[in-house]
Amino acid sequence: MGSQKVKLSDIAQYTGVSVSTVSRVLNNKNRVDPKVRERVLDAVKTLNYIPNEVARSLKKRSTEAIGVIVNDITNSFFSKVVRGIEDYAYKNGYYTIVCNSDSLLEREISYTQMFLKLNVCGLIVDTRCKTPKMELMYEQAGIPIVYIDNKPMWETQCSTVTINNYLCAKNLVQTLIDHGHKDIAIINENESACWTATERRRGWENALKEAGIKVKSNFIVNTTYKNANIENCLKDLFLKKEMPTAILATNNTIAYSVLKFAFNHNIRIPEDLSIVCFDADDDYGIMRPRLSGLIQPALEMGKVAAQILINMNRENGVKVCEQITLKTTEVAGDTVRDLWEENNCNGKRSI
Amino acid sequence: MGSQKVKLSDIAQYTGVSVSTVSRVLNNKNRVDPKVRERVLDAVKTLNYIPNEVARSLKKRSTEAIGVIVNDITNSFFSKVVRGIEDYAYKNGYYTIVCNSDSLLEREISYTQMFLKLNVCGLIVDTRCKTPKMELMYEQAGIPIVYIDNKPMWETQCSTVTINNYLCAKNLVQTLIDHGHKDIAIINENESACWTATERRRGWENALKEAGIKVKSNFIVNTTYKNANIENCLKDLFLKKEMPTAILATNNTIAYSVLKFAFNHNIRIPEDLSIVCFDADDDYGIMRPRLSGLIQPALEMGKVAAQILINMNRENGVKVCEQITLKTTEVAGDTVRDLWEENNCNGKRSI
DNA sequence: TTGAAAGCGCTAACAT
DNA sequence: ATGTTAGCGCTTTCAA
Repeated sequence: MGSQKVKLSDIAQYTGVSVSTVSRVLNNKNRVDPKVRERVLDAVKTLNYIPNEVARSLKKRSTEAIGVIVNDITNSFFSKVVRGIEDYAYKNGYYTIVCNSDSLLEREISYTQMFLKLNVCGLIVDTRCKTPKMELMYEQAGIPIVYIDNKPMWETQCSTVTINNYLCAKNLVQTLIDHGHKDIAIINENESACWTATERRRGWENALKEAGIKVKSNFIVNTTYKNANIENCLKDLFLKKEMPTAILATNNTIAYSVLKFAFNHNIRIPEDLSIVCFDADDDYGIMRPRLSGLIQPALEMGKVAAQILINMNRENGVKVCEQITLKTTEVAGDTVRDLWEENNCNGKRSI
Repeated sequence: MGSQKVKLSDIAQYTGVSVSTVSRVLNNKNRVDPKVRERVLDAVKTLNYIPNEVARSLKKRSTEAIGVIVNDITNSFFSKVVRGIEDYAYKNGYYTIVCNSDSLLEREISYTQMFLKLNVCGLIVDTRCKTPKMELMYEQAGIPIVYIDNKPMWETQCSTVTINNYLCAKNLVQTLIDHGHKDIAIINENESACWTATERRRGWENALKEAGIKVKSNFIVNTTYKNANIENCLKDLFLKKEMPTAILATNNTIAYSVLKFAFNHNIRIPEDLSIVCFDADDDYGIMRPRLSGLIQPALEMGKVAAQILINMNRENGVKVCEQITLKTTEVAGDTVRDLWEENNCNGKRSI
């Protein structure tokens, strides 16, 4: 620790050349006499020179840092997204600064400001921004932005990587309808909070409408921050005499909460209650019952977002506005009861 | 985007003072005329000045970046560790750069070099370094290092935040012994890979020895990178005529793999096979069966590590060598069969 | 209390 | 092919 950090000028002096020559060797720019080159490289090794990226970034007026804002990295969906980003980024010479917004707008803003100070080369954000005015923060940032998972609810100039939340929700509900369900509740992230919540609600609603099923507002349950109130919501839902036979859970944590509630209250799944959900991942094949629903390509979502960002960066920040919609995977699972089958057995319905 | 980024000199010019005065205002150093101060602050707002941390870091020769290397953020244990770090770091003005080593030494080295270039203020690492020579990389880095989860197998000058892996493993095995098990296998991360694996193996071994149970080498199963070979290992283990009645799974992914194997091969848990494991977390209360074992305080591990690091940093890098051992939590779960009870029922054992 | 000026470590014109 | 030099945007002596 007594030894100061060695810098370009040190190895220049050691080698007997100028700093710019050393720089050229290190950056493989211009021609450099092979012999000089070798001597420099030797010096770099013997002196154990480590380039200072901070200085370099200052000079180049940009960094290779990607700022990432997700809800909560502790959620398996987001940890995969981040992993997807990090892998692709690192392979391409970029690195990843991660933040957790907990779905709180103020934290998103606060982190964005930090990232701007840090001169990150771009941002990948699961945004909760609600007004075009707020999006200005991103548009004026002067760096590429890629929205993942969520996006603003209006026409945006930024790139987005999402799934088709509307259609996915609709299809999930359709599955329930196909199995004879009519009383289908949706348990959703606070709807005013974000685009995905709105879209998923729309999908649920339209599936019902198209099937000629009445949309009951008491079958819409909105959870708050970190599902804090979900236990009570579920109690409300299941204490009413009009109980749903099936539930659309719009993310993994909600699905888990419903499962837990069911376990604790002796509600049998799927006999008493069917569940379909988003993020029905079960990487280790150990869920019992296995959740029925769909899986978002989280790793890929991260990868694609990083790809778009880095490409923009390489094109010197030329703004592209790609709107990527990723495909999801359906999983059958065990949590949907077929009411027809049962009715059939009861002689209430003929084939 | 047409507008260049505004810098200190811009607001100096705008306000009619010198850059150094502006800097002083922004850093709350020295006395500044309150009126000047206010004018500067106004200018900062109207011009929307964003400090450039890169320039600042270059000048100060240090950053507020914490480099974090974990195995795989996709694993719930590590995602919690990272979350613990990030939360504490951000609250204290630091930010977190995350990497996934996949438990590969070469990636650890590669990431460390990147971090050194980035001038991070410290490193939090789940290390796989195997030789004192390799640890030199960290010791010569000239920045605080905190090892989490794992640590080098020799006396180290760096701080560590771990659990008592030896004792934890021993206690888990003791639980099995207390329930009448004798044929207890250990399924472990590749033992030569890291300290935790060695310690956990030792704990398993000594629990058996102290109970007068013969230690059978065929009951030691080592998995490789990402449990790639675990399916075959388990087949080997269970095809032998000498089958274990119980298993110590030394981490969550291993426990899951065992569960999955059991599901797929109609091995009943715990009737046919008991399991105890590390990282038996079940945050949502939805595991069936619920794993028996212990829980590491992952969030706290991250927090404490960040705390130590940041403290060192604030003391101007004065090296402290704290060796923190965190407490774990036991969870009963459903995956341990009591052989006494059964034997008792069969009349083979009296109370 | 304020300003001028040096310099953090590097890159890239420009000059040779 | 190589060296000289001027910054990148900021902090911080030193002087006034």
